[in-house]
Amino acid sequence: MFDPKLLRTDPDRVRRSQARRGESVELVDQGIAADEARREAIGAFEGLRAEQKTLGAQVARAQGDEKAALLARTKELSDDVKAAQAWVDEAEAAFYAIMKSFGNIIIDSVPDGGEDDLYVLETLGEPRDFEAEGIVVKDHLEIAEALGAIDMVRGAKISGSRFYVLTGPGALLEFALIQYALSKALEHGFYPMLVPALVKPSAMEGTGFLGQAAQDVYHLEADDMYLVGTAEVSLAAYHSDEILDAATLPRRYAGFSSAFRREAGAGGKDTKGIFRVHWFDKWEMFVYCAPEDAEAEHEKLLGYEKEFLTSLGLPIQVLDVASGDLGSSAARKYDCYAYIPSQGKYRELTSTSNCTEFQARRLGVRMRDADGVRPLATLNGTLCAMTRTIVAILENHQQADGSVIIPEVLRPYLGGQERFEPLSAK
RNA sequence: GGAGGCGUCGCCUAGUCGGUCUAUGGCGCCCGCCUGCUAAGCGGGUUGGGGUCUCAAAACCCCUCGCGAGUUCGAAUCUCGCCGCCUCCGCCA
Repeated sequence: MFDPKLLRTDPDRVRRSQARRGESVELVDQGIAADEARREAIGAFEGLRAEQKTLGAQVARAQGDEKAALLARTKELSDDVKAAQAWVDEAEAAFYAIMKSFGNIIIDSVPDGGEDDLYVLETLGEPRDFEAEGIVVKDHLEIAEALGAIDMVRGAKISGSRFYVLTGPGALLEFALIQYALSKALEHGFYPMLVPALVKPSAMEGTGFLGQAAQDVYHLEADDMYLVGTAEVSLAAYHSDEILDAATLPRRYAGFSSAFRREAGAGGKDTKGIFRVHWFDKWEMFVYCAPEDAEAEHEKLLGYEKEFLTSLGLPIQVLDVASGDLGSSAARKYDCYAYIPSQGKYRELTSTSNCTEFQARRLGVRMRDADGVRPLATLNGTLCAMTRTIVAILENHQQADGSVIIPEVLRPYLGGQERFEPLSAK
């Protein structure tokens, strides 16, 4: 949710943002009307309530006939107050229902367009020339099966399609990534956190995942709880309803959790292997900072993502996500795509969003500084999503003999091992 | 899962058989006095949040005793539901 005052002070800005998202512009006028109705109701209520309080104090002191007379008046007033209260409740509910259906206000410099408009900011590293190396490119699953790293068949047996089991070298590779990512997070000043993957509706709602993304979220009916699709949810809800001292900002957290996604809209996309799955583990970066620092923090998060991926020897592209393809909570989003040789194209590995005050307002997270209390900004970014990173490593570092060279930075976490060898070679 | 207890202003705490509670006291914090410095002492101030108005300050209004609903003219106080915490039992990694 953006600042409700914006509807009064700068409705055109809201209209422009809605239009660029490809969402309803009429909603702005509905919001303005609902806001006026709400304020009128509050005014009426406050007047009556003040009168009731004054009378109440008189009743407390009065005696006999005087008291009886006052009681008669105050009784009447009581009904009016209740009616006004109901009016306020209704008007507020209507107003906030509209407010919640708005997406965040997009930052002006975000490029226009939709899902298919890719704005590549930069390309780092270069895909290997496999043909020149005399290698017939294999996809990650083929490579992994030869290594004994992934078992899709048994994953499906246990849990169904889009589930996997990481075995032997696959499991070791994930643990190496977990350790390496943690060391980078600490190096960049993040505070490590292990957060719940199962959360209350308020956490899901506050982070904006029950809007357009609701179909992708697992819900546990019996307990009315949700499985998170990212640790972002838990890290954002961590400080909900709190007022943070500005001196303690920015707060940079690195949260690790499993992530669960229904992938409801994904139809037959990426059905092979572990590129798109219902469950994976992830290190997520999360920042609470003053709104004026948000864009600078966003650049830092992007920088850490670039550094992490390139340090694994992955060729990447950095994208400035177009206005029409932003999630409802993001004011700007950068994605890092890594080259996937078997597909001959770059695919999303990490994503970082500047949510400005959107989530903070919904979750009641604020900051206190010399200017008083005000909402702060939240940002999130993938540090390492295990499965996709594994896909990219296996494919980009595959060798003609079926082995995979382990990126140097991961070797310390694999006992110094330099490559994964296919089972048949052992 | 069963039984019991508890949830008040940053922290501790008084109040809890309904009515100036516009919530007590202490700690902490802020201002002033005193003091060679420090410490101590003395006096005063201090719940928080939202809003109206204003250049600003001041002022004013509403909400706030875990959350919500109910009873009542009136709820920190009574009733119900929920949430959280603690203790004991059961179960369990």
